[in-house]
Amino acid sequence: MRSRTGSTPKPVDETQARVRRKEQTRQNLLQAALNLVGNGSSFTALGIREITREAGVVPTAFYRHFKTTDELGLALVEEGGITLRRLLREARQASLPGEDMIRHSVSVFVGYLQQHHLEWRFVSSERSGGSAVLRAAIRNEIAHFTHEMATDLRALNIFPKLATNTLQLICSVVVTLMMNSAVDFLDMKPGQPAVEREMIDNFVKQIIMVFLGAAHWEEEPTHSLSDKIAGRQ
Amino acid sequence: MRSRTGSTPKPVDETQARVRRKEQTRQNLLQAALNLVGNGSSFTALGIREITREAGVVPTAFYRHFKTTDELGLALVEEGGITLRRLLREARQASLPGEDMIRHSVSVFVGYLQQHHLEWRFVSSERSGGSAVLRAAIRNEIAHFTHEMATDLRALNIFPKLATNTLQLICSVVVTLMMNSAVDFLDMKPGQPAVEREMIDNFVKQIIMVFLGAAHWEEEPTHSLSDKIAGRQ
DNA sequence: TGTACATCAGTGAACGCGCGTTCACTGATGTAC
DNA sequence: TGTACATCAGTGAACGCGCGTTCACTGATGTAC
Repeated sequence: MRSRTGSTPKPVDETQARVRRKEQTRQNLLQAALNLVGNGSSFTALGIREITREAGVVPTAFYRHFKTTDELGLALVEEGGITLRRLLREARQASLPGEDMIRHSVSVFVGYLQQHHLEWRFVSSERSGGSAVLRAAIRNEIAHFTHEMATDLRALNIFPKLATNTLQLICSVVVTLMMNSAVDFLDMKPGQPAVEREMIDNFVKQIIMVFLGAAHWEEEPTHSLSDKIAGRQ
Repeated sequence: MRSRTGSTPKPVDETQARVRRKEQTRQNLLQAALNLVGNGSSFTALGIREITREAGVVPTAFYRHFKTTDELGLALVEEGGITLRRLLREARQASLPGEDMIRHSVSVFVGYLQQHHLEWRFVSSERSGGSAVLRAAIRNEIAHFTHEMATDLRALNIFPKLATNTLQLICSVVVTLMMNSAVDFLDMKPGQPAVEREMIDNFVKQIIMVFLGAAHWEEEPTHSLSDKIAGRQ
């Protein structure tokens, strides 16, 4: 198809050799930064010379792609966020409501973590440790993510009685737990299936408890929940 | 009293001028690091010269107190953890169970945050961003803290039906939410009481929902909670 | 198709600078008698 | 109380090193005719 129209004069060709090679170098730089973070360095402490050395280019080549290391970090945040969101959206939509959906989503998440552990090591540490601009970008991704989850929960109609605001708070709790567990999963030594299973079980149990609380939440309640909690047990 | 026994021969006197002055310099170094972190630097990226400059001593004086910046970081973690644990233990014991206790604990916590915002900025960012040894120390403090909270909840007998393991998981959720909110509170611009009140309200609401889930949790349940959540609404 | 010129990703030398660490020192404080 | 010596927290000069950034360059790729 494409070869038939190959003779058409194209003002801009995305697959030009030069463009492709530049993109390749850019990817090498991003990957180099991730590798260094994976080796135990803190991204904040990475230098231009360190990154270009790992990527196999001369230090000054860095400036053809990014002005600062922060700019490189932003690119990493963006790429990571897009992939994860797509993945987890699919996970939620492919399952039934209730515990099964939770278990399935968690297992998809853990699988993703293991596959993309370098990206997540980066996001986890820069979420609160990086520069202000990087922190803001990551927080923004997390907010997007929380919002998407609330929309999905609304669409699935699991909690028809809850106000949107309440639903958002619940999703925020779950996402916070997720980010926190991610760090634990990443620091887990591999090849210990028993430990991994226990961590997943605990994580799922926590989420279920949050959803259980959500299911029993009543909007505009007696304004003091002490009775509610105390009265039940 | 003390002046009466002043002539007693003491082999080691903790209040010797030299000891006191050394301790003072040590505190200056710790405070200098916190100040720099408060000014937007990442602790991981701080250098010995930077810290000593801020503390008003010559670079080499650093080695009289710490071997590396990591060692200084560990001292900061220890001091911060001790203070917070003492404070929140008092907060929990001084209140009645239920929502009032939660509200009171949260307000104590937020007050503490505002007073010690530099320490917390440090702990929040190094929790996942710092060196491995620092991350481990902070995680250890958090675990201590979670355990203490579980013990208190057990003693207060709010959830008599719950297994210890379950209680731990609940406290872990609450502490995770707390650490997460801390970052939000710290990044909040001061002098906006309406925003602050809303953040506290949301935070309290999240904790109440978790406790509500805990109150309805049944150990060894039907092993599938989908019905439970779905059946309620 | 062939030629002459333009573009621009990556190179390599050079710079000034602040870093961590070493070392011998100083002088106030502490100790023994 | 007074004197002679020991301790040691903090000093200041010096070192070699890797950093970020500048600049003029090279040579493969792209474009116009």
